[in-house]
Amino acid sequence: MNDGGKGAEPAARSKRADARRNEETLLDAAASVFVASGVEAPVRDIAAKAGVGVGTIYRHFPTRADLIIAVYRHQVEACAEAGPALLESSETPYAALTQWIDLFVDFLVTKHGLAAVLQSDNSGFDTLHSYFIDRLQPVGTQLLEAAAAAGEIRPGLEAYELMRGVGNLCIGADHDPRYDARRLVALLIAGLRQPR
Amino acid sequence: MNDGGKGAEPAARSKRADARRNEETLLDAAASVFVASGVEAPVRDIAAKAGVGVGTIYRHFPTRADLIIAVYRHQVEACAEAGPALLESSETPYAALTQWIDLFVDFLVTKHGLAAVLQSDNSGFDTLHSYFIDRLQPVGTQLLEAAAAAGEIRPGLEAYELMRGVGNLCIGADHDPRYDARRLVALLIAGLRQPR
DNA sequence: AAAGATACGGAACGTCGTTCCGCTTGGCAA
DNA sequence: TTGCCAAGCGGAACGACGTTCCGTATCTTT
Repeated sequence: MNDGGKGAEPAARSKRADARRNEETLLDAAASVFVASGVEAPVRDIAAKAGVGVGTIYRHFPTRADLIIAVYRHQVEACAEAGPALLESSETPYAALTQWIDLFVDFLVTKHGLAAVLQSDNSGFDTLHSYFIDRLQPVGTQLLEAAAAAGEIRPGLEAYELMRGVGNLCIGADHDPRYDARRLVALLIAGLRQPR
Repeated sequence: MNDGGKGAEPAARSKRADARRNEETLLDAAASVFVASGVEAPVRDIAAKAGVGVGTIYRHFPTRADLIIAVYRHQVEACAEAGPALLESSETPYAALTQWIDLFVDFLVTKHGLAAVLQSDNSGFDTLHSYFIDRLQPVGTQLLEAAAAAGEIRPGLEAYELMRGVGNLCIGADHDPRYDARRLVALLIAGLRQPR
């Protein structure tokens, strides 16, 4: 119950100094490549940008998905923590829910291809999917239940389903000006309202 | 303005008999492999199932996407034609719209991975995307405009956006019992209703 | 300074979609 | 019927991908 360190935090103590440095470099390089070419950018591109060999990437991140998780961990964390905060600061649970979803959508839409890879059934990316679900679903459940308890939305929708739906709607939202994920997500949430 | 034949219909006249036979075999094999392993099944699997070499596939279908189009062309056609029919047979345009969307969703959800590949930004699949849009968007527009004219839905949503949204919601709807695309699509359409 | 552990680079592997090319075969003219 | 040749075929080969492997280089400890 001490360090844990089951994954992608920058660096647990007791690694070689150069290794720690490389991990940092790698995260920066990955982040910048993701911005430039999307999350689906080839591993070799990231290695090149960081000036290391591909083997080095895999030493630090067992799979591409783990690298992606590591890059976005802080933002996912922030999104998760924003949930309860919104619930306190908002007029009604429904307002908190919509704002939280907006946050989530903003996050997804600004990361090229992240939403797509999130739902990809390609083996390997299920750990990415799981990470997002594990971290965000409880928050979604809390908001949904609060809004349902307040009678603002029709009950019976699982947070899992909502989050996947929202995630799906964000796919391809970049590189297509004719498609505005935000508008559709807004419709979806509007459909949740209690017809009262 | 005579035959046209720009593509994937079973066989234009004046091809060798064995070629025509192979094309048929290929379509059957592809259809059955798609059912068994999804649309993303490797080309080699389809070739094997059909008992031909991969070269033969590419002689008949310039790209994987064209093969997929050819396999599903009839069903897409049927869906497109169902639009105006529903508009006539239904009580209201909104009812026609929801039923048509149901048809579309049923189609997508029962074809493993088709929805995913439809939105994939992998090069080559844009022709698949285009085909669906070209064929179905006008129908969607007609239904949307009818419903809007009847004052049943809030106006201002483009058919393109709706269809992409619905398509996106169908991604991964198979192989995940916790995710029911139909429910979410229903919410989306419910959100379209005029708040009146 | 030497040894051992740790990390590195990048060649190599298996899979994918797609292309290429030497061989086979169906259809036609003689 | 025979022979010719365009049309068609099979599958090796290519380039890109994610991932693995291992000989070498570097850090750290004594």
